[in-house]
Amino acid sequence: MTFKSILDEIENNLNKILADLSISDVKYSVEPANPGFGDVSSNVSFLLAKQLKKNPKDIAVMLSEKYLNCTSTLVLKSEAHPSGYLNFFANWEKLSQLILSESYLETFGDVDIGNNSSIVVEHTSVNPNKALHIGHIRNIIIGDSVSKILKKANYKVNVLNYIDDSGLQVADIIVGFKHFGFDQEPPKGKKFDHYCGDDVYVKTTEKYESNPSLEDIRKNILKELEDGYSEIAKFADKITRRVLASQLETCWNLGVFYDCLNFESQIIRSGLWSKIFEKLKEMNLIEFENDGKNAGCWVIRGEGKEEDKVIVRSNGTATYIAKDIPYAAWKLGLLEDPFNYEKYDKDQPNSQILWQTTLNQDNPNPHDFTGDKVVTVIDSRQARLQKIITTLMAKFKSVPDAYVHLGYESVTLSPDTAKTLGLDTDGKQAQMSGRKGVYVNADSVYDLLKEKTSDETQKRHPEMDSSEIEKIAHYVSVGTLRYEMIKQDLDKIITFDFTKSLSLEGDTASYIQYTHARASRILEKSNRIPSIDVDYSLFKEESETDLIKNIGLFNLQVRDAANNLSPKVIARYCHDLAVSFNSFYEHAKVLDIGDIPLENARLCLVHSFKITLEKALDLLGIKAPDRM
RNA sequence: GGGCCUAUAGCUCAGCAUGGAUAGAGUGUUGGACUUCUAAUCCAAUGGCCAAGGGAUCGAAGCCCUUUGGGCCCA
Repeated sequence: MTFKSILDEIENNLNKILADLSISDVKYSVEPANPGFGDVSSNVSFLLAKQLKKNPKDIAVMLSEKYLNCTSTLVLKSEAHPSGYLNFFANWEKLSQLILSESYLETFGDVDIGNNSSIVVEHTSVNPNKALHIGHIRNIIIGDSVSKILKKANYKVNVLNYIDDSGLQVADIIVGFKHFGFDQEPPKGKKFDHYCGDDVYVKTTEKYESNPSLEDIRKNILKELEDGYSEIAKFADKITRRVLASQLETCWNLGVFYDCLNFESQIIRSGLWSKIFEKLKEMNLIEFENDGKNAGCWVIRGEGKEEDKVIVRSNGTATYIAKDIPYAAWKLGLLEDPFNYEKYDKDQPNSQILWQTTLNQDNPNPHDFTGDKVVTVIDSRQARLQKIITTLMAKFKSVPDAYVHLGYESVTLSPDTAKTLGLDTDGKQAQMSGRKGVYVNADSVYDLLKEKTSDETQKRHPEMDSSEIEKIAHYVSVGTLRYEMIKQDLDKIITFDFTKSLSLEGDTASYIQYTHARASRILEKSNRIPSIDVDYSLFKEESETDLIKNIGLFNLQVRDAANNLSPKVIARYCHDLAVSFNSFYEHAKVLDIGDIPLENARLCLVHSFKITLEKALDLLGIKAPDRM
């Protein structure tokens, strides 16, 4: 039981009071109060004002009087505020006990929204022709955090990474290797994905610009790639898998893991498209155009003023959306699974098994990586295409909102950072471009952060051995990168700036992690394991009850985050929790206060805070060190 | 030309889904707190006609309409 207990108690009582007044169907709120207005507030009087033809204040007074007759275990008193709000004050002795004892459970913060149903979260999905840049990281961290939150909300989550290994971008590096003489081995010390992205891809596309006749080579390569069984396709498979392996190193380093890798080339060869094409025709979701500019094409009719979308060209070839439709349907489990599954060549560092699709049926190894619902994390530039797919899927699957496109705005570069990459933007922010070589590699940001956090840690702990410093610096660097990617809303552009991203003060992961380290040190120095069997009436400081209240809000925040697929909610919660602990830390001493019962009670609170923060941070994939 | 997103403190952002009390953080600037459980911290001051205009409402930063600036997508 958590803070929700008192909300439920109040709501039940108010419902009874309303029932006595023969009022029903009022959707009032019962929420944690703003500071200075007690512990819980309800807007019920505002909503009754019209019906009862009284002003909200009088109604609040009346309700408050009636509330005196209700059975209260967690509410000390109710109070009608002159504004019309009905405020409640908690019995903190009882509520503290409920919250703190619950917080010790492994399941603390769990909510049941998913009812153990399956859900697919697909994220990352970067072309395997380059290294991950800071924009991809936003996608990855959003997807990873959402999948963790959904697990906490009782969904069975399948995390997928779609490998687009047969598009133009892959064709470009193959052209580079096959026609422009790029060595297959990167220069010493350079990761293969960096080499392909920074050198092969950028320089190959430069050549197209200076010599447009090379486009023919590119087209031929692309055709051979899609054919799937050509020598070129086999070569490309070797190259893209090597890039993928390098990319996965970056992901794993950030604590991001997957259940299955799905290869686009196999989806194309699986024959899923022809099945879905027939189904689309049967269900009249696509139409054959007899005249007009799309004569001879199969199209999806645009809604309203939207343009029709061509699915199959008049020459019989499918457009790129034709790869996405069968894949989306597959993810929702709407098609017979054409894939077999095998283990990926390397083990993930967290020892979670990573599977990959294969069309080879020799050793049948069936798995179900589909979901009743699907969340696809793709940046909002693809909103139009995703909307078509969402609409189509809604017609295929009866579950409402079965297919969700979780869009987010892109990451751009600040003018200063763009300048360091040799781009003068005239004071404006710049879009990243893999093609033009204007991007910031994720690995290099991590390295810079690590260098700085190592220095900072060493400064504070000159005696610490280097492996421990390295571990702390890793946690803080990963935490910082992840937190910066998630703390703001999905529809806000992140302007990346090298200097600002290195900040470790204020609303940052290191602030939160530092708070955790402070709590850990108190517990360590106390030399005992805190008991939960303490005197809860000893919490008299405001900073204590504030902290307890925040701890008790954990499950409500998880619910909010899961319902709205909004990891930012958890990021803010972690920050709030840290702020309230720091306030407690300033105002209430724990150790050596010469009052053993109070010391015990506060130790219990510190411990509760520590494990709750750990659980909350875990939803963001952020680890908290015991010292830093 | 059509579509999507966005505008809140000098700067970066919460709050908007579900309208109600005093619009909050961080950062910046200024001042203060380390013989103390770690100052990657805390406290205080400073700073806002919530882009503009209209509408519905007893009540709008939030809802509806229009306009403008910024970003993206499509043609």
